[in-house]
Amino acid sequence: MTDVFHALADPTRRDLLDRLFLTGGLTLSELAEGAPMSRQGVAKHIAILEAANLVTTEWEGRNKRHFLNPVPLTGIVHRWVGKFEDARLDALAEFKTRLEGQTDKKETKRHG
Amino acid sequence: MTDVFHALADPTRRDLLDRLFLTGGLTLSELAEGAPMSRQGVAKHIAILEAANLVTTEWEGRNKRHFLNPVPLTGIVHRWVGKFEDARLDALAEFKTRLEGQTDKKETKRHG
DNA sequence: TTGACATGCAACCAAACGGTTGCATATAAA
DNA sequence: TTTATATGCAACCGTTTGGTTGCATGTCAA
Repeated sequence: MTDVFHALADPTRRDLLDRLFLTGGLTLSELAEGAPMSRQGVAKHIAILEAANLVTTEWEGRNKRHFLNPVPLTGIVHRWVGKFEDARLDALAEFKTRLEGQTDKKETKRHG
Repeated sequence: MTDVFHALADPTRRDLLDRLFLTGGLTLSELAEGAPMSRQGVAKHIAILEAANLVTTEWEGRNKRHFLNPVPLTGIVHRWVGKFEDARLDALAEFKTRLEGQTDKKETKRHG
């Protein structure tokens, strides 16, 4: 769970996932060509995506082909988003109630 | 987007969201009581959650009340999970195909 | 066998993270 | 007004992150 969120928290890694979403089976070198960093830099990002199980690899001779694995994302939905989604409408209602009550509250100076 | 994922990538912050999910309106001090770190430590985490718009705050005198805001999570679903979810069945089919073809491929030693 | 290519591993570095402590300020209560 | 409470701000510190470079190893092609 932490691994998945952490993997997704970097725009470079999200770009890599996007590219693998469009074109499955790219090699490390191919991924490194389009990236604004060295091949080793890309390799580190790929390792993180692999650790989060967001990328699956397959060896083909000396080429390592990469594929997007969207399964961990569904885990996020069911464990996190769905849970809060249920509370979303309630939260909106509660939020609206708070906003409406705001005019009755005292307005005071704040720290900074 | 980066902010949301980064905010969710820390178990302490996910715990804080869980607590605010169960009990809305907790103050910083109340959140700090149940946490295994100093109040200032919690304050830093809260600041990150606020920056990601996952937590909304409301001043009430000297008390700062905190509320969960699940809206950014739905953004994740629609921009990320939903997009890949569409491809999930296709990906599974493709993955199965690759696995089936695997027996025909040569097995070679790897680097490390 | 030799050379080119794809990848892995390790060391190094600046910057960011996650936490602490100390102190300042705003509000509430006595 | 004085005192206690709730929060904010800033400096500091060890570890992790995100990137680099250099070199070693495995595989394909002449």
